[in-house]
Amino acid sequence: MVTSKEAHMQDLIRQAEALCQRSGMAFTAPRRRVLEILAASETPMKAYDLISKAGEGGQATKPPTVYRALDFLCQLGLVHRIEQDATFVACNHAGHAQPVALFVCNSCLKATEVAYDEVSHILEKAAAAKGFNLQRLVVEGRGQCQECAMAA
Amino acid sequence: MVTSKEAHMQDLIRQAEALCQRSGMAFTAPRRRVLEILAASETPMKAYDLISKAGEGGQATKPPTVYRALDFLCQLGLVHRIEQDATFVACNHAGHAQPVALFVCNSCLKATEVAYDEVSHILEKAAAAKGFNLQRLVVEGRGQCQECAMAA
DNA sequence: TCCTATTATGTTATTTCATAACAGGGTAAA
DNA sequence: TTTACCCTGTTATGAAATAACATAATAGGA
Repeated sequence: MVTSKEAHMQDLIRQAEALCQRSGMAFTAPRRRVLEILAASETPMKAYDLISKAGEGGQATKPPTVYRALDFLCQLGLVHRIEQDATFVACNHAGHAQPVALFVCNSCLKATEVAYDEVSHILEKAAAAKGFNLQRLVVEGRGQCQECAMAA
Repeated sequence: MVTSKEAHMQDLIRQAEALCQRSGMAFTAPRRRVLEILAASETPMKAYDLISKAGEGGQATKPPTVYRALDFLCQLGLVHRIEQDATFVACNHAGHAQPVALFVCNSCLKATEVAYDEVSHILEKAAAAKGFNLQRLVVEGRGQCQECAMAA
């Protein structure tokens, strides 16, 4: 459970540092910047919004820089890419290695992250029944979140 | 089960005609063309490959035409969009209304279509546990298909 | 029959998303 | 200090998708 936006961000940053340390990789300025921006955002962000935002500090930030940071963070599992609409969101299970489903609200656009387990087993079996060896899984949804349901 | 490529295509076309009839929509030339090309393809196709292919008959075919046809066919459930890599594939369950998972082979790029049921219920419940009302679900995978596993 | 609404296509231009290719900087081990 | 590696900066371009507006075809009602 996340106590606050700031705490969440601190968590993610610490996580990132730890992961990098362990794997001999650098948690560099652009990577940190991108992660901070995503962690501070209420909703998933498009790459080019990130690029603009990252450039606000005066420092020109160009697409490859941000895309590279995003690739890196996604590999570490600190950021998720939502395939449906090509957006990116900071992970809020901070460092799960398990599969995660992302449900995006059609009204407020916030993403709800749900860890599953059972589902991946079932799908692996369903795939295996057709001789398919499943290596990566994408589970995403659209609908209405709790807050928006209340408001309506 | 599909007996042959051609039979599958015939099926899809007839399906499309029937669906259009019922809903008062037209199964027009560009829609037919796009469906035929997709049905004839071994693997999912990118939109711009479809655009080129559709234009081979001399008739210039531009992006909006094809994208509109794709939207239409996707709504009818005769074509699926694979979000992971923005490709399109003809449905081979010809006219299921149920949710379908698409597993793409990393080697041959063919898509294996798997109908699930159980999974959507589980995910609906998992979403509901967080107060999220799930309306649309995307389930996709990557891995290795049977043929490629044999070949290796 | 003519009008009108609806559905769908044609066309131009543009926007949005993503990466190729190459130069250069920093750092750590040999 | 040279080499190898990882990472960033920059330019340019490629690839995916849609906005906006014009035109055509067709069906249903007056």
